[in-house]
Amino acid sequence: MDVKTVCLGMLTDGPASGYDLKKEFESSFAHFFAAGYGSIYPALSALAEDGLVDCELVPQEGKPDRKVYEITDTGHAFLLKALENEKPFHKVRSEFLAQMCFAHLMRPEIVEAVLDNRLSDIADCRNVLREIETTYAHEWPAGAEFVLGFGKAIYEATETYIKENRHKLTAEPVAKTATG
Amino acid sequence: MDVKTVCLGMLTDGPASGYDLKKEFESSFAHFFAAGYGSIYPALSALAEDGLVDCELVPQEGKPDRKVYEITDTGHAFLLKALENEKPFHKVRSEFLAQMCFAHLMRPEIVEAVLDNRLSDIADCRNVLREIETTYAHEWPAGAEFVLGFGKAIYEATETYIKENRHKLTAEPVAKTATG
DNA sequence: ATCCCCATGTAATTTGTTACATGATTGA
DNA sequence: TCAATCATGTAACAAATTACATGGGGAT
Repeated sequence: MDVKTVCLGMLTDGPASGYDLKKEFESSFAHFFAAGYGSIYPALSALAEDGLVDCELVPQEGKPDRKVYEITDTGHAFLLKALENEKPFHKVRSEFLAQMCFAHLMRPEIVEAVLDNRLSDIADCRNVLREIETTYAHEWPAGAEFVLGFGKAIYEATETYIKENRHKLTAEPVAKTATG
Repeated sequence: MDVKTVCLGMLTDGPASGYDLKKEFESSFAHFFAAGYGSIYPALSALAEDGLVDCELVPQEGKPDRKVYEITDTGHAFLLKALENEKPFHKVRSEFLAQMCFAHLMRPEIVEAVLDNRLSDIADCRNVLREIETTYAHEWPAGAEFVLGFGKAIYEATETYIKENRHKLTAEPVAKTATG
């Protein structure tokens, strides 16, 4: 499921512009699927070319024109087919964990800084989720709620793990004088 | 921190071939940094060209020659500099979660299948981590242990979350006939 | 004045994945 | 006999990120 398919899925909720979709990528999808304008706009163009969405140009006063996209029947059928994949992936790519593997080569204050930055990132992400929760909350399909809860659970587990285990990374590797 | 830098870091543990490194990517790094031969071999070639590693050709009987790479002083210095980055990223890209957002458009049996597959994937990953733990365990630097524990914690939290919340995704949205 | 929001898009670059290509040894 | 392990690599392809390019309106 690439950006194109996710955009198509988002459009099942109603017509929207690329700009609108970007905001969704930044809020409810932020914790598991990043996409910038550089991916979204070409994706929508491609969907329109394939007849999976219709595009309506909406002029606005004092603002740039909007291109509002709406999913077509063909698009809907295409989406349902894509959703039949029983083995969707879930990938993590973490420079953070890679770097922590080599913590013993780093100055302790840098290790601390990295951990602090990670925790503050997580705090930010949790705030985003909380905001979403209070704003939209109950008008959502079950899936959206499941995914939001997933994010919350993982962020919390991550935060807890880092706080409880960070001391292991900065404790002196081996004491020079036997203390134990 | 790209594949090149991770390879360089792995080589601080001692000389190794691309084939050796691949095994490390498949075991201890599997849960947060994927890399195939198509990334590893070119990465090692590039590192050698930049003088960050030395390469020694080791002929073997009955087996293909090995190219054993060893980190140089320049490489070590380069690595230390790379490790000074205080904001390493941690990205998740999940087709799984994206798909679950649209669970209400899917047939319930497909949703179940997707969830079962995810759980079985997680079980596999946890087994990999357990195996690593029993094999290498205590000869590791603190960072490796931290990262292993991180993986265990997240997998467990994920498994728990899915098991406790999957029912929300398959409960009939609205019952046609009340069946109790 | 200055910055952020609205709103769209392209082009270059970077990165990684997949498939292809080869080939001997060992264990089931 | 068949599959797996050992061992290396390239080429084509797919995909996303980044930087560039434009421009008015509203708030501080």
